[in-house]
Amino acid sequence: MGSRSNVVIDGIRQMITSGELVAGSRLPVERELGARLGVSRGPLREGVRALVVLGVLETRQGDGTYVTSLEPGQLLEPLGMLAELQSPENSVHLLAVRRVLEPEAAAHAALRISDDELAEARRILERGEAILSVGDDVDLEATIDVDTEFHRLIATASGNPAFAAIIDALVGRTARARLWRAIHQHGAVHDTQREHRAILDALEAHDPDRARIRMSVHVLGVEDYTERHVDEQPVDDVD
Amino acid sequence: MGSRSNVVIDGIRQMITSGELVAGSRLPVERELGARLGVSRGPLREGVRALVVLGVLETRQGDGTYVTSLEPGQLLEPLGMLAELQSPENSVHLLAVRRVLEPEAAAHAALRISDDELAEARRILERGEAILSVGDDVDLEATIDVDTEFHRLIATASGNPAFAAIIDALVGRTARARLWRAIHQHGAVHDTQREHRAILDALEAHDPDRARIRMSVHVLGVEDYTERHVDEQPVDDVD
DNA sequence: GCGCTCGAAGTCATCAGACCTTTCACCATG
DNA sequence: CATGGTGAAAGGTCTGATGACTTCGAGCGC
Repeated sequence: MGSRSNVVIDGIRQMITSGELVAGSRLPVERELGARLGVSRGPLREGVRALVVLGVLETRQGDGTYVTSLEPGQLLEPLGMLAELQSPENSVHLLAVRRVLEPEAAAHAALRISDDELAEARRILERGEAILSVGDDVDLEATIDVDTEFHRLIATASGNPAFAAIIDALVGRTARARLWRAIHQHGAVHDTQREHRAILDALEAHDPDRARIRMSVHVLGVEDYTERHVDEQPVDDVD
Repeated sequence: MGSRSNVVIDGIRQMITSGELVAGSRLPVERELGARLGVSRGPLREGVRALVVLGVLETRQGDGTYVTSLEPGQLLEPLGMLAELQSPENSVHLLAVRRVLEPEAAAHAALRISDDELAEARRILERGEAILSVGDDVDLEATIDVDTEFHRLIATASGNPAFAAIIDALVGRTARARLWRAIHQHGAVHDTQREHRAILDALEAHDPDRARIRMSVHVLGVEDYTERHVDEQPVDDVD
């Protein structure tokens, strides 16, 4: 048992679930909170830091410690780092989740996407076409950005923050970079762009069935690429 | 920003992604690791503790600190606590995710569930029937356990650990208790049991389509209950 | 009166040192 | 060969002091 600092985590968690602390609340000072939970500042800070990483708390030096909004997007953020740590074999499992979630998100998005969001989606795809039009020397980083933003926009437009957060986190940068390199090597970047365009058409028509099906096909293709090229590339850390 | 302890987290994360540390590796001792990352023991322990909570590291007093298996089930575990902190309004969003994932998991499970797992599923549902047969005074806690175990078994049998972990975590105990109270108040416990039985039949027949459809109906019903009774019950903390 | 500057108090962040608890391996003993 | 003890090593905890940052208000100049 990592006893003392777990006491801190459980204690703060219960203070939240009991309603003593709500979103935006300020926590007692370190000394006081430590005394109340029966731990010294060391373990107390460990527990608080863990909750900060989980997106539950937020510390501001010189000011105090506060409870975050506790919204799904906030709390699911650390998922991103975890996806990053997955070995390539497990990427297949994560992609399977994406394959299920994204078509549903697209269908929802088709029903409720706003004109502003549609315009934004069009802008993103136009950037993608501009990148591809330069010829064979495609800017891979920029292509990945386009892909990421397009999928993120749809996930957000679904209106379900949990969808958005999970989808956003599920495929980390490393896996995504590896994937796109494979796609590029096989000259499939134009296929991807065309699939994106087809999805956008369905969104513009507010047609959930077409949006769902086209997103399914799209992600399925991504999944195939991953399965086939899972062991091709070494990992190169970016950040 | 969150300077020193974030340095620790990023540092360890990069040691893992770079391959210097792999699953099961032992980390350098605290003093040495701290010296290497340029931090003292305090912040170092904060960062390590955060990664322990995220399921990335594991500390054993008197022995050392080790990298965990890094499997999806391990890393997605903290999701459970986060679901617990969600306000009832957001439970709807989490259930929407469940509604998409669980039918797919059931379909996969139908194709690959083992005889042992089928036997286990039967035992679980028999327990559920035993609970219901006693009359009107139903043991709500035991019913919740049966429901949890049944869904968890199917998620595991899907063969995708990411499915299992997300489904398992998505509806926390508090939300689940609230939900079941509503179901019970409306005398719908028998309906639930019958739906479970129908799903099991599909699994025994290894029929993915029927499994998917029946799980869809089942979770959809759960979702309806949640939407209708989201604001009925106060939160009562259990643990 | 108004605005600006500066300082004091409060708070989190970090460092340093000491001591406790647990684990494991080695070794002596039977 | 088995067994138990002993000690080194590692993480866990506590304490005190110092630094960094934010906030707020008093004082000052205009």
